[in-house]
Formats: sequence, C-alpha cells, structure tokens
Amino acid sequence: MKPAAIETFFATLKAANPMPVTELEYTSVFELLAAVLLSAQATDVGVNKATRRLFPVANTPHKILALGLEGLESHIKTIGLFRSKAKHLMATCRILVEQHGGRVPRTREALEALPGVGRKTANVVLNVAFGEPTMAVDTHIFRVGNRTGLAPGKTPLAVEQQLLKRIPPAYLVDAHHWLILHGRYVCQARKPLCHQCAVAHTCDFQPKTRA
DNA sequence: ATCCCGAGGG
DNA sequence: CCCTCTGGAT
Repeated sequence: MKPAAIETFFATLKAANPMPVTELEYTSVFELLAAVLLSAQATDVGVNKATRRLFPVANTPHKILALGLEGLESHIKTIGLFRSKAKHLMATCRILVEQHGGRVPRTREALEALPGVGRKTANVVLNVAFGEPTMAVDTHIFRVGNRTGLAPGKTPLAVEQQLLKRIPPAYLVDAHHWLILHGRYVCQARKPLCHQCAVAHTCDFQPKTRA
C-alpha cells in the first residue's frame, strides 16, 4: 500500500465504525498492565469477565500478593493459560513492590523484565499509559497489516516497524484501536467479511471465494 | 519449536 | 469436532 493511501485507510475505517466496541476495562496503570498480561491468547470479553471478579478484591500489587497464588488462580480460572498467567502476575507484583515502589515502571527495559510481559504488552502500557510512540502488534494487527499490505512483515517486530514508519506518532493510539476493531469484526482470521469491508478497495488480499 | 489452556464460534 | 482469541517463556 502506498503512503498516500494510509490516511484514506484510517479515515475510511473510522467512518465505517464497526460494531460493538469492547475494550479491556481498567481504572489505573496497574490494572491496565494486569489486564494486558491476562489478555494473551484470550478475548477482551473473557479478560473483562475475570478482572471484574479480581479487581474489586485486589487491584494493587500488594493486594494480589496477599491473595496468594491459589487465591489469584481462583479469580482468573475462566481465562485460558490461567496457571502460567497467575504465576507470572504474582511474580510481577513481587518485583513491582520490591524494585519499583509498588508502581508500574515507565521504561521498556523495566517493563519487559517483568514475568509475563513481552514486547507487545510493554508497547501497550508505554503507549496507552505513558504516551510513548509505540505500536503493539497483536495477532489482529499482524494479520491485518499483512493481508492489506498496510504493513507487511514476517514477524510482529517487522510489522511494528512498518506501522511506526507510516503512522504519525500522535495518531498511534487511535490507529491501534481501529486496527484491532477492524481485525476483530471485519478482517477476521477465519472468515474475513471482505464483502462488507470499507477498505477492500485498497487491500491486497483476495478471498478465495470471490467471484 | 513447543507448551500453556478456558471460552466461544462455526 | 475444529479453530481462534489484543503472547510469553522455555
């Protein structure tokens, strides 16, 4: 996709306004970090269901440490990969308390040093909470970037770098939001709804079922 | 490359 | 039954 098409691409996505908007629910930077950590290979709806149980009981590192591992697991059992996520979140809380004064660190290095926090999770926290110009490439954005030709790349990092090159820094949060929604509701992994896609005319992808 | 691992949709 | 979901650690 040519640079000139980028603005048209996002303007068109915005105007199309796809479907019910569900997002991760949080009321603090720590809740954001915890929710994103839990969201690996899980739906936003599923994560919210768990955090609605967990956060009223424990929404700080100290409170989660006080729950104990089994207590934490009991609150998030409905999410896939819950055992490893509970273990990681618990270990992360311990580090936040012992090394960061109970607060979420602001640097990529410190964030990625937390158990269960990789590049994607760090990018979300850096951008959404701290306003840094990062682009978190999740499964949706990786797929949409490659299918459309907006940001082709063999790895999430390559797609991330393409997007950072093409999207103005101030627009990154917005662009991330719209790429996610587009991937979730229109450019679906399994069965993309190309016939009702607002940006089909600027897309490289040709569905097998097309006429 | 493989494992983790529940819920929801097809 | 199958696949996918805002990945990360080993």
